[in-house]
Amino acid sequence: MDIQLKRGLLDVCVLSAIKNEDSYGYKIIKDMSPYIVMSESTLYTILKRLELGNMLTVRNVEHNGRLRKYYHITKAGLGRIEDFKDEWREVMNIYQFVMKEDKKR
Amino acid sequence: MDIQLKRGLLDVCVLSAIKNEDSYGYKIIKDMSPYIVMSESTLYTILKRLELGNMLTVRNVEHNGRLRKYYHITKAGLGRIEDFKDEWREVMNIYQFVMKEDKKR
DNA sequence: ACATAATACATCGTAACACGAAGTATTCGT
DNA sequence: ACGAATACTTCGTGTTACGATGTATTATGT
Repeated sequence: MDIQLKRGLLDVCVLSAIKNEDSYGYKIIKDMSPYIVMSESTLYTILKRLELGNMLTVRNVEHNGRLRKYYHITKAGLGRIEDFKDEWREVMNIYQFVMKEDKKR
Repeated sequence: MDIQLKRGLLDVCVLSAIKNEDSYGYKIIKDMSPYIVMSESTLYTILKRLELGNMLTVRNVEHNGRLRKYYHITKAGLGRIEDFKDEWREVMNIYQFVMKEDKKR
């Protein structure tokens, strides 16, 4: 799938993936994989970006002697998802334009 | 509107704008403006990219002593729009994931 | 027993890309 | 006469997704 088309969906996807329960990198990738494929380097970049934007908080947990970073969504993160829904209407508007021009002939 | 969300739509929008009849930069921006706002620098960058990708051809026309570049869509350009429709299904799939996680509680 | 896959996170460099800013030049409205 | 509208161009910049590569442990298969 075209990279450009994914952009803008990625951040919100990750936030949605941790919305209902805290999760960690590896699991997030697995959970999203049926819907959207994301490389590890991409995910961790996104998680760092979201953390810097205060969209989520991080908590280190030791699991089988191995490190696990659990991500928890913040209020701002939830707000971001809500904003996305509004923006989606604009996206559909643009999509309508493409389809409208397509039907014209 | 978030820039990232627009990406991936832009190229196809421009192709759609010239699909039914040849058009030129300034007109394309006006035609699209109710649906998607695009700065001139963005449009001309896109037009150049699409030309390089053989998605359209360019023709210079003198109009009132002023230069006008008319853009004409190619077969490859039409194919690009068709491909977009397939990719859109994947986009909607991703959107479903976001909404699904949202409904869960 | 040994190899390979799976789990789990991190970093670096790169190329694509949208946009603001600034510029050039003509014509139209008032 | 002067500003807005028409029309295209170029430059620099910041954001970003990803491949490549690395580290380290545990589980699985043969």
